[in-house]
Amino acid sequence: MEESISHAMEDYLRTIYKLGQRQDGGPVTTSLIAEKMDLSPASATNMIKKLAELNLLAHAPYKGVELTNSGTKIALETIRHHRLLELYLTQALGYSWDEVDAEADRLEHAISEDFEDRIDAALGYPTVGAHGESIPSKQGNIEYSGYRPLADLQVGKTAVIREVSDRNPEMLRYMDEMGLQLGTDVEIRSKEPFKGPLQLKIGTGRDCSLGLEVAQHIFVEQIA
Amino acid sequence: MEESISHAMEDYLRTIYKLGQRQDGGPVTTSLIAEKMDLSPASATNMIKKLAELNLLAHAPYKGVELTNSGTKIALETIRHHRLLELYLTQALGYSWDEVDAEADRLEHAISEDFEDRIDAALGYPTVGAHGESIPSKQGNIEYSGYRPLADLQVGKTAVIREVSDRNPEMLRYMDEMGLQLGTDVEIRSKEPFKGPLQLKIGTGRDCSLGLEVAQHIFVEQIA
DNA sequence: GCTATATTTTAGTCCAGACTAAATTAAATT
DNA sequence: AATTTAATTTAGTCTGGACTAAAATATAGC
Repeated sequence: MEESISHAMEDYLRTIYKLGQRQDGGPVTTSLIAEKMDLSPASATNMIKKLAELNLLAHAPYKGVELTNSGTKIALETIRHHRLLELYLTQALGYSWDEVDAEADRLEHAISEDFEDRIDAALGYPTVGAHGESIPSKQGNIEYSGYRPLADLQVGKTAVIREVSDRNPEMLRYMDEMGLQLGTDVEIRSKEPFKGPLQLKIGTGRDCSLGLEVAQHIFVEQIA
Repeated sequence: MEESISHAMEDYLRTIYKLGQRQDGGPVTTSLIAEKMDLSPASATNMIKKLAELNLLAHAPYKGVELTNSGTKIALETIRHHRLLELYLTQALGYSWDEVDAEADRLEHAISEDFEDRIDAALGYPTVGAHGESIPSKQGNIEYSGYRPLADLQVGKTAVIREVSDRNPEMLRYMDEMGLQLGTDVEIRSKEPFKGPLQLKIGTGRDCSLGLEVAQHIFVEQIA
């Protein structure tokens, strides 16, 4: 019985899961994984082979990888740890949303099941994380939010910010400065061509110009 | 500038520091370290050589080791992390005192300075840990409590429990069951010879018989 | 002072997980 | 179809930190 999943393996599985959830739905390739984790492609290949050996993913050489059910389960557990920690850091220790990802990365492999249960309880069994992402249940189920990137919203429409991507602290700080938070209303005034910026009205207040890159990392719910 | 101290090194330094603080004041030998950390003596020798190389300790081969100032500093930082974490786990997450050591062991290498500062503040800058031990300051100073082992208290004397050793969960649970907590008064009724048990009156209540082993892990302040 | 025993160190191995350089395969262009 | 380029895999290396077995040293008993 090979039950031993290392921390490095958990990290890979989590990354692969997230890459598999991308909008474009393309294959999860070695180089994508390596780039995301800031490793050499050779290292990624190496680990992929080990994970395939453990039946945590299927590897089509030169094509890409796909998590198996058990691989997905482990990925979701890891994501659950990560998001519970992020939320705990914001709620209980006053971290801002741009700081929690790095800290949670360090902590998530160090915590016990007991610790997870206790912060889960302390937070009141939350289902939504510090950046609006849904938190997988202890059983490994995750709800699909279905929010769309702000960048895809039509001109003239209004929406509420429901989720942001957690990986880029600078971008999160920039959003904060612009007044873009979870729950904030935004209206698309116009979109500039050639991947140009969006002109937005934020809340009931000011107008601003937002780069497409940022708008792709903000997920919204359209208001009827 | 060799600034890279690994987690394993921190663990060694912490263990060596604690062994250096023992009552008997004997030398800190390779085998002591190995036994305490549950490693082979050869592994300990190996690491000792690395630490000596980094000037974190002085090694007299076949004799023992002694921390240098910089080694002591790192040991105290590590102990500070550990004790702050233990206290935070008890205060904020409701852990009992027998559970915190293991959890803190896992977490202490994963936390950032920022995290340390935040729990320090959340706890109100405490100077005493979950088991009564004094917490080193951020600058690396530690106060000597001077509490004596309960086992050394004279027959007929009364004392207050001020500190217990944190490393043995079973023993801590046993103490709890017996009603032996921080702040509890105890009076030595008698001591049996040949390393026999102590007869105690606990608090204002019941009498009990306590093995010498346990009595050596409880530290008290005598009442005048 | 010699010998038995215990402790410590040395020497060499193993493993995980990173790396680089070289070889292979796939995709894109002509 | 042949060639160029990009992505991937293979092969082999390195590092940290553990291990065992063997050698060296220290201590105790006579």
